[in-house]
Amino acid sequence: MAVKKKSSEKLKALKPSGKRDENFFQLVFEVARQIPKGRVTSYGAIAACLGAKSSARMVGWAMNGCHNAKLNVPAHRVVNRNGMLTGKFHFSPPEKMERLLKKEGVKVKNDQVQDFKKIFWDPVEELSF
DNA sequence: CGCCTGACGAAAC
DNA sequence: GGTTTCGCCAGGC
Repeated sequence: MAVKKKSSEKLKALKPSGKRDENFFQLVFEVARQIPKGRVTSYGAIAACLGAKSSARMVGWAMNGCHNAKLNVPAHRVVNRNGMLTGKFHFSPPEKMERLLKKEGVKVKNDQVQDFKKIFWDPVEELSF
């Protein structure tokens, strides 16, 4: 913490607002909110969108604060590269995640998104970052 | 101040 | 092709 990371440069390039750190969480939430209904994306895709593709973990970490976010964050639309609902256990009721996905037209089988590649929503392309 | 953990990903075996 | 390990970066203790 004593020393700022180079990552700040990447984020700064994307969001020259002069802010970072906590803003990283905000960015993740922002992208997550833009996920169309009935579509899903991966942590890595969001990370790549933010310029931290190597740090897909950070995206998941940011989601850790999704409950802390004021606005509703459709974290249920975010799954891992495998299309598996890895974070379903982090929801209030774990079943709520796949339930929401099914409700939106996303087929979920055994904690795994069916036709994941088909309904995959890439923020990098859609948002053209 | 240092070590461990973590909702991932890609490479290695 | 499935399973296991390492790597990334940041936050919590």
